Amino acid sequence: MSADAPSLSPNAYRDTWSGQVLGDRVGDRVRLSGWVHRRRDHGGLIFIDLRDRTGIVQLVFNPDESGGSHELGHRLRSEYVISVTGKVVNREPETVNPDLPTGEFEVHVSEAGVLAESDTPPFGIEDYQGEAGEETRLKHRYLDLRREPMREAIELRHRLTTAMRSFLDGEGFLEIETPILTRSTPEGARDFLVPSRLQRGSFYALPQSPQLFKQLLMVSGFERYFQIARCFRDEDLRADRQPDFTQLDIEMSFVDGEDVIALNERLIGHLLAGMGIEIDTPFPRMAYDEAVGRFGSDKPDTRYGYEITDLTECLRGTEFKAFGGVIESGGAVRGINFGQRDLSRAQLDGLIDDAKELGAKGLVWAFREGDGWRAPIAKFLSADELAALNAAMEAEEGDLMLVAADAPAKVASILGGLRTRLAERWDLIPEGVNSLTWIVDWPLFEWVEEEERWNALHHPFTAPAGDLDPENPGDTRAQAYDLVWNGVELGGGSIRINRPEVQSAVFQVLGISAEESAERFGFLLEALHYGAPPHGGIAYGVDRFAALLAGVDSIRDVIAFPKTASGGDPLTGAPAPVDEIQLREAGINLRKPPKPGTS
RNA sequence: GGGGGCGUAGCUCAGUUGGUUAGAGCGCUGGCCUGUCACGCCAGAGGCCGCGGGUUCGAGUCCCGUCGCUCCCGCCA
Repeated sequence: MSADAPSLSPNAYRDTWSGQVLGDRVGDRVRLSGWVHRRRDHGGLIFIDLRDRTGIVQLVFNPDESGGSHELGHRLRSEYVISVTGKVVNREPETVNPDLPTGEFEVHVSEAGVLAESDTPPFGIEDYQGEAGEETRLKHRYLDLRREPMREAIELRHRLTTAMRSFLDGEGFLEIETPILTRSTPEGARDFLVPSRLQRGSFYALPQSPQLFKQLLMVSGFERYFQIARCFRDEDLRADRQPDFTQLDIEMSFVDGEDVIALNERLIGHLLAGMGIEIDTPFPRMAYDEAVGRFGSDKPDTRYGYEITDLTECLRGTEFKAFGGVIESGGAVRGINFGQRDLSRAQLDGLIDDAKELGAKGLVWAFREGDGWRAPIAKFLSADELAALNAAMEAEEGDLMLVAADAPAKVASILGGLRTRLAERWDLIPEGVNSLTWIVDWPLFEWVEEEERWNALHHPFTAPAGDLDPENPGDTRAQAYDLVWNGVELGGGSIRINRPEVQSAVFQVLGISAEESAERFGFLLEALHYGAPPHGGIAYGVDRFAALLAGVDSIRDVIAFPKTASGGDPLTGAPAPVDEIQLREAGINLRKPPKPGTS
């Protein structure tokens, strides 16, 4: 059942919520309005389950006492909108429905009217019928949202954002809106573009985040800002990614990273407490390098073990070329001991396919057998090597080990991906455990091999920790922190650069020329020349947060009107072609005509 | 852009090695029913087997293409 019923001012439609037809109302004459959830028509007696936002109550149409209303009861169908007046009575003990909060009571109807009829819905609103296909649900989302699990998810999301607002308000943060129509600034993702009619040939971009605006607000002296902000990124979708999504965006002035982390631990503690989850503070912290090394991920799921072991030194100089060659060229060999696993040969070979999907060239599986291995490649390794491997991975008799070799970063991501995949498949994740971890000590830059240039790992406005060494950008750490909850990146932030000369130095490393940076975000650089306070903040993925709390796999289940994997909305038909007139006004010629007949 | 899964009645699904008239449950429509609550009983309607092409005497089933949904990789600072 949902949260407490909202307050109610009696009016012509209702003086009582369906879910509030309880003991204290017995004997009262009540007015109720809502939807026909279900009808049980006995010819004489007719039972109607009346549903509104607060719950369900049973209405009784009795020919002996309902008079003319009884005939109307016959005509009612699922999802008709009705308004009734009747008397609240206790049910006979043998007719109580223990599954319903209002199950000890019912309303004997004296007057009833249909406010709106309904076509037969394409799928059942009742839970027992199971879920319709997602496309059907989205096409009739307004009906899907009537279903209790959806209503609860949306209500949960509301409670979450309300708690965010009240906490931050209590901490002196101001909620400030920033533009949706803004300027394309090169952040990570592809921009959504909006043509300007008044300035033909120019485009707005939808914000990928309010990053630059919140920094400007710090320069403006607001000191503490937040926004539950819609963000837009034109990239492919996933279960946890929508092209428009919501961030809780926070920024504060005259703070260092510890201040931001402390505030956010209180925020998260407050939010989770409101959801009935107690969590210890401070949250543990893990360095980026450690996370990648032990878990193969910058968002490690620390609820379970099966950590990665580096085996490179065990195998240095090995005769086995698949490993030896990789090591000689600077690569790494690493493995995970998955313990006792009873798998068929086909299942073991299937693991190789998993690894290949994750980008591996191959995968070695092996079971410890005596001092050696039972494995297809066992014969290529010496007894000493096998013993060293068993020791390194602390393998016991019969343990399954999975080993991969590649460039260090690659092998980390392969094994990290395998670890999370298999944890789910083999049910290795403990129930009811919540693990919140700060990932800290991030590199400021990463080297992009294909493009032979440095890239900002977070974003180019992240402050370096200490001095920036332009000769060795890879050694510079960032004042950045990500919050990871059960292997999901819940949020991330940093202390920002507040001095223009530092910002220029970062741009230089990134290969952004003075002209280019002036052209693209000169407005920020200029603002930094007018006394920007030290500042930093964080942004959380509100959709992911709500999905985790609701216990659903897809953020679509906590978004009222989400989009499908191809970015469409089956309800509205968006995106859709537009009139030639609209295109002309926007000053746009399509390079190719739209595909005919889709939509 | 690439890989996997799915597409049959309004909904959820079954459909054998290619073989008569494509099934079930729920829902829907009509009838009966005064204590049901996933009401019950009786009767009935409802199908472009996603779409297009091919193979075949014959295709829901096999092949090719295509569209849609979904999961993943790439992408997402």
